[in-house]
Parts: sequence; structure tokens; C-alpha cells
Amino acid sequence: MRHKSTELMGTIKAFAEEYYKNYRHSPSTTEIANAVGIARGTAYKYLVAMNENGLIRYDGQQISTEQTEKVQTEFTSVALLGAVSCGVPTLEEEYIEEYVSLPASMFGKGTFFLLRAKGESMIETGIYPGDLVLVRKQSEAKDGDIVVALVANKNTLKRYFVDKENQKIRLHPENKTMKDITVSDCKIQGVAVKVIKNLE
Amino acid sequence: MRHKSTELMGTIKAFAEEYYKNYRHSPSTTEIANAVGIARGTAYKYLVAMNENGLIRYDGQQISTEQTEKVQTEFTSVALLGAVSCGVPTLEEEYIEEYVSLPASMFGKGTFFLLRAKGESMIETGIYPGDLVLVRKQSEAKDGDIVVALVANKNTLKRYFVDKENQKIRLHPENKTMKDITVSDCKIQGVAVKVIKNLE
DNA sequence: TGTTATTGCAAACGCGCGTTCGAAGTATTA
DNA sequence: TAATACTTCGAACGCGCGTTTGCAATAACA
Repeated sequence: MRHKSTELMGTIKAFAEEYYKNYRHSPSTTEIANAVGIARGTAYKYLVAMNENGLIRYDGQQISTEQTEKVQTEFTSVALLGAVSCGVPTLEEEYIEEYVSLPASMFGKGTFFLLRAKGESMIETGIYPGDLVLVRKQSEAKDGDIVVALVANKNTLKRYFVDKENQKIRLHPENKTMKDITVSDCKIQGVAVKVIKNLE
Repeated sequence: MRHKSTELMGTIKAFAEEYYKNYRHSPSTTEIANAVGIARGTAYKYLVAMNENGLIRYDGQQISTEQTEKVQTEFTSVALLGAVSCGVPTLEEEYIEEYVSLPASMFGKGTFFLLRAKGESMIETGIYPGDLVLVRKQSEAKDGDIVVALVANKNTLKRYFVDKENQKIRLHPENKTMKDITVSDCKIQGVAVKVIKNLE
């Protein structure tokens, strides 16, 4: 053959892109070599050639293509709380079921936790029992925010309103069959920012 | 001092756990050494001591603790489609806005794509315009599934029913103000499995 | 205070990585 | 067929890693 195989270049590119989507970094020359069945040095030469070629960019460390540039590599680590949503102050290690990484581009940055909604108090905003609620951890809330608040030693999900007249806080369930809770003070654990719902 | 500092052990453990949550693998001895200000060899010795100690587990490659075991390391790579949800056959590279990794424990495994819901045709199942819909790519659907289907060269999100009497497919918008679409055939792109909604 | 055990550091080893080099093999051209 | 250009391989170099070792510093104990 006269020229480096463009077929092989395509295979290498595809392999690198697939690898990148899974591991969020480029494969090593060794990994590429093994994957496509060539020598390590050859794999390196291919990468350099493909770089000059314009098929990929390669700086000796990372391979980048149009596709890999679209791969989001920023994540937020989020604690998923289990059966805790009532009664216990959250975020204690033993109540954390697992830690998951969520892409920062979709969910934002900050300190979050996830909890499984219980009860039907927020049905009218589309939060059903079993849905996962992503909560940004913060102790302040704005009027109208959906908050996780600790009242009577229980964590509940309610909409938060400040009653200026009588200096009270009103926690409003979005469910016509339930009544508002009015308290003079309550600890806010965080503000709900997303819901993840099952469809099937 | 007579014994290795338990304080330092705690610092190392905390550093390794935090690192693990961000990168989904353990830091190198060098990284630990730099982070806590000791020599590389010392860091290694600490890891070995902490392993015998029971404070962590260390196999020479990975550090694991109760916390790191809760960190989910399996992901599914998902293509996020941009303004495509109508009119164009999906999943062509140029319409992919970005690739995100979602934890397999929460979203399952398989081939998925995400799209931003447009129009109000699924409001009664809680899918509002702007919500992100996670779709499992498949060409078959069960009765009652919410599908992304290609009708009249447009992708739409509808509930899927098979009308056995007259061998037709009925695509049902969950919105009382809209009418069912009845077609004899349509290409199914996938089945909606999750919705991610904004709350603020 | 002197002896002993323990700790921390710097240096060194093997290994995999990116990278380079020379030799051997193979397609192209005359 | 012979000359040339190109490609591939295997070996080798430097570097960072995990790991080991020896030495100096230091705490504990008599």
C-alpha cells in the first residue's frame, strides 16, 4: 500500500470516540494498538498522521474530534438518599444509598442531593410519589420556591411562602385536598430544582 | 511520635473519597502525597498501614471505603438532541448538541437519546414544553408506551396504541384539546422512559 | 540519659506510557 | 525487473507510577 489506510484511520477514530464517551478521556496508544491490531509505535504514527490530516486533533495526550468535544466531562457528585425523606435530618452518611455523578451541563453545579418523593403533597406541580427530586442544598429560600424543610422533626417537600403580615412562614402543599402549614420558623434543607420521573 | 498520625490518616481518607467522587478512581500515591504534604513513599506506607488498620481497603491500585463503594461508576452515554424534535430524522451527528453520561443505576442501560419536548401534546402525563425526555432507542413498542414516532416526516411524542380491528396505529396525545392521529404505519424511533423537569 | 522502635525522606527498581529510530517488508513507478 | 517511496514492526529512551530500601530524625521507655 502506498498511503496509510484511510479505513484504519476511520476505525481508530471511531474507537477513540467510543472510548471517550465511556471513559471521558482518550485511549492510550497501547489500547488503540491492541484494539485495531497494530503495533504501539504504528498507532502513534497514525495519530500524528491523522492530526496533520485534520481527521482528528492530537496533542500527544488527548485525541479530540467534533464528537469528543460534545462529550460533557464536568460532573456534580450527588448523594442519593434512601428512605429518609421523612423524619431524619438528611445527609448523614448512613442514609446515603449511593453517590451518582450528574452532568453539570444539565443539572448545574453546587451541592445537591436526590430524594425519592413520598406522599402526594406536590402532585399539582407534577411531583408524584416515587419521583426523584434533585435538591440544591441551601438554608435560604425565595418566596415561591419548592423547599425541603424540617418541620416537627420531619422533612417535607412544600412550596415556601413568607407571610409578611404576621411574620410567619407558610408551607403550601400543591394538592387541593391538603392544607397549608404555618410555622414561625423552620429549617430549610434545600431547594428543589429538578424532578426525574418514570414514564413506564 | 510513636504511631502514624491518625489525623493524617483521616485527611488521606477524606481526600481519597472526595477525589473518587469526582474522578471515579483513586488518586495516585503522588497525588495524595502532594495533597497532604508528605513524600510519595510515605503516602504509600500510609495506604498500606490504613489497609491493615481497616480504615480503608487498598490493593495497590484502588482505595476503597464504605463511601467509595456507594459511588456509581457505571454510566450510559446519551446523545442530547437539540432543536430536532420535529421534522428531521433524529440521531444524525449534526443534530447532536452534546453527549452526557448518566448513571446506569438511575437510568438503566441501553441506547438512549435525550430530547427537549416541544408542544403541549403530552401535558396530561406531565411532559411540558422544555422538559427533557429520555428515550430508549428501539423500533418496537408495546400498547400504551409513550413513543417518539415519525409521522408525516415529523418526530412526535405520543402514546402508542394498536387498533386491532382495522389494523391501524393510533397515536394519542395526552391533551384533551388534541385529537388522535390514526396511521396505517409509522416508524418508531424509541420509547420514552424518563422525564427531567425544571422546578425553578 | 542512652537504647530502641518507629517514622519520614530521598533514591532506586520495574513497568507502562508517549515517543523515536532503524531495519525489514511492500506497493508504486519506470 | 529494478529502483523508489512508503508503511510497519520491534527495540529503545525518558518519564511518572507503584513499590522497596537505607538512612536520618524522632518519640517512647528504661
